[in-house]
Amino acid sequence: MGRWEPDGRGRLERAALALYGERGFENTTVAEIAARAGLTERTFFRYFADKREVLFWGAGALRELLVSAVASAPESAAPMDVVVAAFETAAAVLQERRESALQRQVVISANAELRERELIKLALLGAALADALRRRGVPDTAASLTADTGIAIFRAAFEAWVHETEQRAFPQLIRDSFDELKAVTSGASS
Amino acid sequence: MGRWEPDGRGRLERAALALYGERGFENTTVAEIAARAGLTERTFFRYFADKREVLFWGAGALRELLVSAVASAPESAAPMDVVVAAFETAAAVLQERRESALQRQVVISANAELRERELIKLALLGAALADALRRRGVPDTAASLTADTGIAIFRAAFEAWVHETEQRAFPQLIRDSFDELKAVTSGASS
DNA sequence: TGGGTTGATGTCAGTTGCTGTCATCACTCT
DNA sequence: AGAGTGATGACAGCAACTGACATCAACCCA
Repeated sequence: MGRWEPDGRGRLERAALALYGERGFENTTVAEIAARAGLTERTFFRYFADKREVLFWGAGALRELLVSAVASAPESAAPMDVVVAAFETAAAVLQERRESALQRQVVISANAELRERELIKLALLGAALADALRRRGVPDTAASLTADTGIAIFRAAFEAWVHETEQRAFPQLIRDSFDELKAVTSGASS
Repeated sequence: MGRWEPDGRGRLERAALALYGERGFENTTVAEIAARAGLTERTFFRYFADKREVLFWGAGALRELLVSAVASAPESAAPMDVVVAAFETAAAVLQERRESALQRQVVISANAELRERELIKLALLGAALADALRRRGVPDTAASLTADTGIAIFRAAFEAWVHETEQRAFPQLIRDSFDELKAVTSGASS
């Protein structure tokens, strides 16, 4: 396994993130990414389904983390609490990589295609969470609703974390966001 | 204006929908669409930003309809009710074009790229609705939450409408979906 | 020891989505 | 009649992505 430099995927990932940051997503070609990583365009497409996917590959790991957190929660816990706790765990992990998470977010925010991809990743995450809840015996509709609400909480907290100057802890922001949601929804009566 | 057949955009739209339905989105080239419409590939891209957009062009009209419905609602009405009423209006319009709406949805469901685009269109719709609510004086967070909830209701109702065999009225399904949401959320305490 | 297998990578040619640029020409306006 | 104007065509070109096959170090097993 020593024929080539190791970790081709990682090198491509770092090269892509750097280039997207320097000159923007649209203005960097896959050939340039591959060149910087010391590889070929063809190899890039062996690792990543398309030019965007290099930024979203990590979402799979996040999804697995959340799903397993939901699966291993105590039986007695209420669905919404299970989901929020799972997101707190995930937030703690993300906190470790704050720098690259921020850099990645800047790149994504700057480009419509990338925002589009991000949305579908979140939707997939929601579906996976709802599934995990159903496996705990939560009824269909409630599972989807709880999962989607969890995602809404996460998005709000992530937004706050990104703009946070005092670096409040991300898991704490999840908790705060949940509290705010509870306040907003309990206030409404319609 | 009589130098060419009229309504190039409409012809392209119909040709695309037909071909996407016949042989799938990925297996039809823009050149084929243009040929069936009696136009050129170049002209296709003058009307539509990309190959997917031909299916989503109508979303702009839907958005305007919803936004203006929200804007013109009585001042006294509660935000959530305003949004639901707006969706009922939109549902009545969609009901008129049930056939092509269904055909369109089959095509979109069959393709990941298209589902991706659909999600971002819904997100944009949510943002537009939230804006419209803010212009009515609804506070930021509540506006976003109300708009997103409205979209969740719409999606559930649309799903039901698509699978509806007895053709229950779409606006009525919106109302039912809202009622179900109220039931689900008022049941949760956490 | 040596040959066969494997797996990550390279090479190359081709399709297609999409863009820039300029030409065309019926129609309109004055 | 002559000068726009606006929708379209023609054409060249870039870059994303794919399929098919070659390469060759490392590993496996007799």
